[in-house]
This record gives sequence, C-alpha cells and structure tokens, in this order.
Amino acid sequence: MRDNLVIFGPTASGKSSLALELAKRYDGELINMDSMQVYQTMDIATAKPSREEMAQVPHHLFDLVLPHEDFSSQDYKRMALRAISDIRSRGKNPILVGGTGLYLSSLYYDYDFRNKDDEKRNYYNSLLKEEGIERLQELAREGFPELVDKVDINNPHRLIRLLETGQVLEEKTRSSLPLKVFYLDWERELLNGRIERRIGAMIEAGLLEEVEYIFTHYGKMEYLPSIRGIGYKEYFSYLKGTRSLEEAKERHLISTRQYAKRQRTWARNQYSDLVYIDGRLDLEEKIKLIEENWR
RNA sequence: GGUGGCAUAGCCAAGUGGUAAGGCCAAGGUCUGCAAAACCUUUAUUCCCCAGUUCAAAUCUGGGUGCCACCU
Repeated sequence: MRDNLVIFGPTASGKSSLALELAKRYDGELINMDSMQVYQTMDIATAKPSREEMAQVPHHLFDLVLPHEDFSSQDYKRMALRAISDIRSRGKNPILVGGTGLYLSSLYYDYDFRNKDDEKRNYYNSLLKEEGIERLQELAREGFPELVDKVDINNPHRLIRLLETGQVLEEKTRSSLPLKVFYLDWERELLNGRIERRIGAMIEAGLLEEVEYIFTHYGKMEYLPSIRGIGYKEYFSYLKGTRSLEEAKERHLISTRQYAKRQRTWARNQYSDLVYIDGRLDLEEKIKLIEENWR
C-alpha cells in the first residue's frame, strides 16, 4: 500500500475539493487536519465541508468537540494515528487534509508531547497575568540557567512550557509514519483574490448568523482557541457596535491573508520533501501530478 | 473673494532649532500539549515645493501649491 496522502496548503487554496476528488478515485477516506474544523457549530467561517460533501466519502475528525471544550495537538495526534490505522485496516487509503502546520508536524516528526503539568501551567499562566512576563523570565533564568538562552524569552507560551516541563527540545526527527505531503500552492495575488471571494461567499452563506450564535454562547470566553478563530473575532466588535461591518470584513480579510502567509512560511521551512502543486493547474493535472509522486 | 487651520512612509500619527517616536499594513522568519495561537526581524539618507535666517531647520521667516473649516 502506498504512503498516507497529505493535502496541505494555505487557506482558500482548494484543498478540500481536491482531497474529496482523490478520495473518490482512490478508495480513500478523509481525515481532517484543520484545528478549527474540529469544532461543532463552527461551519461557515471554518470553511468546513458541507453535509453533502461529507456524505460522499467518509470524513473523520470533523466536529469532534463543542467550541468551549478542550482540544489540542496531542489529542489530534492520538486520534489521527488511530484513524489512519483504522482506515488502513479496512484496506482504504487515508487522506489527511487541512492547513494546520502543527498538526501535520505532530505526525510528520516524532513529537512526543510529554511532561504535561496542568497545575504548573495554570499557576504560571496566572502569574503571567498578574505580574507580567518579566516575572516568568526571572523564574526561568533562576530555575534553568543553561536552557533559558535556547527559548524565545519574549514568547509567553514558550516560557511557560520551559517552566512547566523543565526542558527545551532541540532536534526533531522524522517519525516512522509514512506520509507523502503535497502543498497546494498559489501565487500570492491569486490566493488573495480567492480569499476575498471566499469571504464574500461566506457572508452570503450566513456567516453573520453563525458569528452571532458563537458570540452569544461563547463570546465571554475570550481565552478559548475556538473564539479566536478567523472569521469570528473580527466581527465581535461589529456586533458590539464599535466597528462597522465594512471594517469587520476588512479585518477578516487581513487576518486571513496573514494566516495564509504563515502557512506558507511553515510549509517552506518545515518539510524537506514537500511536493508543490501549482494551484492554477486544472483538477486532472493536479491529480496526475499527485499520482506521479505518490509512492 | 476673505479669514483661520493643516500638509511627516501605503495608512494613522508623535515630534516647535541639535540630526525623524509609535501603531497599522507589508515583507522575511521562529515553532514539540491553546497553533486560525504566541513571538522575532526588516521597512522615511528625510518631513508638499522654492528661497531665506542659523554652526545647525520637519521645526523659525517669506513666497508658492494642495486640502479642510468658517465667513461673504
């Protein structure tokens, strides 16, 4: 059997429809690799596949939790590995599709995600809130003088991670999971045009109603990852009346462009054996290219 | 037509005589338990134009141009 197929790429690049077509042709089943499409009730802004699309081939790891429930990369890694072996055991081809780089890396590299300590993490988080990052930097310098130079001292997440686990991971090695990663690439201007059109389509599909639902149910819980998803937070100030709809749309557009840029940076620099697929190719040409490179 | 105000990077903007803050945008990058997160780097040889004063002007003076407000 061939490697597990991964369709990666920036937002609005057309990953989902390409993956769906591949699944149909190659007896495949799709596995979500997007950190926001795991949330139930968040459908439009996350560009989740429609009910009709999901009915065409099996879709895994979508709609796993409610927006206020915890879900993180280690949960993803565990569930994705299980889904892959489940699909393969039935003789089907798993196809991972999504744009969350960390989720891909958790499978591509030997991420172990060890030494979690919720108690410490909560403590340091409250310390950060009350006394600022300087206090955490102080503690890190005192507690781990040899390691502190290896972390990004200005980044609260990294700093807390060091304090929590007492270690800094250096070398990352390729995992034993066979993955063939394709990156659906678009020239920046073209992708920006696609993003703009997609946001227009989202609004027509009822984005504002969805945002309002999320806002009324979870709007107070600003710390939730789901609430910070693109296409929600940008409209909250509109709903509160402090920003016009036009401004909210503009912010939505900018956030999405910036996200696409980060995805591109991630892809360029994290995976050495990536195969780029030019987004301008038509569907048959894309599939042909994948076929040729898929061992 | 008169009077007043304002002209600083793609946008917003600080700076009133000593050698161009900051924010946004943009570009490049980092990444092992929130990742659609968080963080880092870069970005005005020059302040609307011309002339003058001064050792020194974005800052002062005169003229011009443009925009805004009020008056007629």
